[in-house]
Amino acid sequence: MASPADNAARNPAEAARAARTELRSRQLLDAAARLMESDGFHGVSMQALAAEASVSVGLAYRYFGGKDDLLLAVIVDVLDAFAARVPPAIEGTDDPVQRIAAAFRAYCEVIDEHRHAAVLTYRESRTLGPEGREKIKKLEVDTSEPLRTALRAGVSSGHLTDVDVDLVAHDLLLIAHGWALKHWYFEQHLSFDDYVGRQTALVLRAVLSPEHREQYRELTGGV
Amino acid sequence: MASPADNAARNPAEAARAARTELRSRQLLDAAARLMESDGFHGVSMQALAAEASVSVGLAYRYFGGKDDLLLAVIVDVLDAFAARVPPAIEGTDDPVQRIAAAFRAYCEVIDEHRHAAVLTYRESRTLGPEGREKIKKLEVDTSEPLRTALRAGVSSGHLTDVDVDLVAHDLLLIAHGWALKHWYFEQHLSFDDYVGRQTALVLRAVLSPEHREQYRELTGGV
Amino acid sequence: MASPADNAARNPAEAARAARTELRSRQLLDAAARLMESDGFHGVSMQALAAEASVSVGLAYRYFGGKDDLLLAVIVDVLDAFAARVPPAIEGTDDPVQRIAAAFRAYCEVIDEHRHAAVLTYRESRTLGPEGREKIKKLEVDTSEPLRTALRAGVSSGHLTDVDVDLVAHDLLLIAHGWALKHWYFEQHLSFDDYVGRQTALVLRAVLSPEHREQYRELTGGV
Amino acid sequence: MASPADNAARNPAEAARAARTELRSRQLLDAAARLMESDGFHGVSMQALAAEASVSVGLAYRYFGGKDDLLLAVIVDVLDAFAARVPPAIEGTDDPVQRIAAAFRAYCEVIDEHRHAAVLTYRESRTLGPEGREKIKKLEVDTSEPLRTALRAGVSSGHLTDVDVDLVAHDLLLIAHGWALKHWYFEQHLSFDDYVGRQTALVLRAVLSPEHREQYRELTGGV
DNA sequence: AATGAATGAGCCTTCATTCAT
DNA sequence: GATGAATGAAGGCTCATTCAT
Repeated sequence: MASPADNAARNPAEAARAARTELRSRQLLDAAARLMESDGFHGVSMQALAAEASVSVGLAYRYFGGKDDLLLAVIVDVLDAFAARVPPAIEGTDDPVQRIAAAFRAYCEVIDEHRHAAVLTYRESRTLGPEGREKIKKLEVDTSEPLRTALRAGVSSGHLTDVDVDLVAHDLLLIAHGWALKHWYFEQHLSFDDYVGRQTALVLRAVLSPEHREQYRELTGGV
Repeated sequence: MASPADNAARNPAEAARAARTELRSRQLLDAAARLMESDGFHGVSMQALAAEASVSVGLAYRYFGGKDDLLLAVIVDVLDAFAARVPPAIEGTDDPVQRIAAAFRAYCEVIDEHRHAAVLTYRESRTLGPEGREKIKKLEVDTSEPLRTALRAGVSSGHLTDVDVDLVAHDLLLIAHGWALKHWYFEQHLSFDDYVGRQTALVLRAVLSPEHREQYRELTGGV
Repeated sequence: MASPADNAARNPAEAARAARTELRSRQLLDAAARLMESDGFHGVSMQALAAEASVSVGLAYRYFGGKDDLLLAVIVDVLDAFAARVPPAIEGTDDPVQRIAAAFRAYCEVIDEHRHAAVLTYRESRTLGPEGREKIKKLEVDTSEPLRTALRAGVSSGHLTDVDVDLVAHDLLLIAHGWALKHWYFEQHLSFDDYVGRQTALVLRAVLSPEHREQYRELTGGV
Repeated sequence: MASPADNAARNPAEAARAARTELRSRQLLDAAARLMESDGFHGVSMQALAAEASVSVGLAYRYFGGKDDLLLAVIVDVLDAFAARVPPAIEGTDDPVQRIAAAFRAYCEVIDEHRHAAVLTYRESRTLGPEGREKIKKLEVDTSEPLRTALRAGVSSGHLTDVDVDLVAHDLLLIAHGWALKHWYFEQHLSFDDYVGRQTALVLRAVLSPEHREQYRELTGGV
């Protein structure tokens, strides 16, 4: 059976349609993230959302099935971005500590780019039904796996002290989301690079084993 | 003008009325926190809320003026608890590091006791109007002041390295809220005391200056 | 525990409230029957219905729970009228044939008085969910029981030939509803009394045993 | 102007097209009757209907102009079936009584074959606009004409007593529809032939003049 | 002070209908 | 002729808020 992409290659009409479909989805997803971030899930009506995305209400339903599903799609969109961006970011090196720092930076970058949507994970997850919540929990765990793997490697290699890997991973993710959650506060004091750099330094000082501290001076802020 | 308390002292009927008023406010506040935590602000109707609090709808309006105000009151109630509990908790010692640890523990305890309401700060703050949001921001800053003061003292005294006090304070508060935000995750792995202990250890290792590390072995987990 | 009626006897306020409640229900039921008869269940909006009944939409929901339930209530209201009116109507005599005629007339009278609602049983029963449909089926069977009992008595006593009681009962009820279903047609040709009289005559001629025909000349139209 | 049939005779392509057109109309009509019978006119969407008929939505509009028109077409389809089937059925005999019985049986057969659509006349006629309703009323009258003619002949010839022909015709039609309206009830007790036979017997006993009763023993159930 | 019946604006969703391809 | 993506008006229902008692 021919895939849509195959058809597209041969059939310009198919390609145009697929492109329009993709465009619409993106419009809707972005509009939803933007509006829900500022007014909350319940503060946004589907009509407002459709208007913001420049499509009709009916089409929003055709594409996403319902308001809940749209929220879920927005959240999954961010989690997918994590899955797409974090692994490549840590491939440049084998050094576990560099990997941790790179992963954390990648998480922060994705959050910065999806700042509107990122907060929804924390704010609106209760809005979803149990199945939606389960799906997200699972994706969150999957998503944080690269970080946990790097942390475990660091502990094994002796670069890190014997920390609670799950707890540290959770803290790193929480701190990464902190950039979006308290963005109204930080944007007046700190650039994105400062935020990432200082948080990286703090965390590494907390977990690096004494004998490796010197080695990562530039990451721990020269202390 | 005589305060209610003054009247109460002289008039038993006044005292009884004041007590009933207090009781009803508390019922409403607790019911609101309980219901809103599990169903979200928008998932709870005023009629459900009044029923949960065993009060009539009309009375809820008389006491709190409206649904938004009730949400605000619930959130302020937690922030008040911080203001009431944290300062006493750090008075027992002059050691800046002990003070930091004590303050963090106190924050965590308040959050644990108000777990339902604590998450509302993160989840529903967008629901409030701008004035409500401003009020909360201000209270949050006030509330974290003891922690910042202790951190500044620690930096001055040389116990801590020259960290970004605001950032560390923010991280500590975020981590304290993490207990409520991800409670569904932690409750299967970690006791409250473990959570507080391990997080304290991590943070202190990040900020203690090298020459004081030995001194706080029992707080940093013996590393 | 005091029943509402008991309270009403002692408490004028209770009585007034109960009366108003009853009035509202009646307004809603009548408005629903009237509107649904002319435009069909789906042709009437709850807002139109509430307006017709001079109450707010919200109140219609408080009283009946939903549009379906309101339809069900309208239908049950007619069936209740059958149950209330038919048994007394046949008590005046022990003659099975007179009882049948009296029962049929009573059915027709109730249908004439609830002409709007009576057609809904036939028209909108598919609209109801399975439970609603079951409930109605049961009530319909209960409702036609007096007629079937009289028919069985007639067969036993030899007044009637050995007819299929269920089928004749069904026909009588169908014909009674016919007055409402085709009212637009009959009202130009036939008075209500003519309709009832002629249909009674037809049916009795069909079921009376030969030896009793003479006896009921005035019912069978003197043939 | 050449009729489609004429074209078809000369042009195979035309013939094929006409056949396909006919097939599609039939698919749509049947799908509509099937779906509307179980879910009601308003319970079926045009998209569901098109899907059931394996046709695109747009095509359904091209063929029938709109949802109301489709309903009208379904109903007219049944009424056409009456017009097509009843006259031939009564041609076999000149006996007015046999003709009445044959006509009634033919009505019942058509209803049995179009059970889905037959109920729509009763259930959804209010859905149609006034013009649609008028058209149907007229067709109904036309449709019952053979029956009325036979009844009049029976009265004239003395086979029947001097009954109200319109009323008896109405009753017969109502009873014929009863097979579809209460099919859920009868199908458990009675076969189609039993239904027709017993109803015929009942009606004939009601209208046959005394001196002809013996003659139609086999139709009146041997009484 | 306390109640809860009553209101009605607003929201999610469906679906008849159109029209570009 | 044929398709199905797109539209948007309309409807069922909820719930914050009010007010007569």
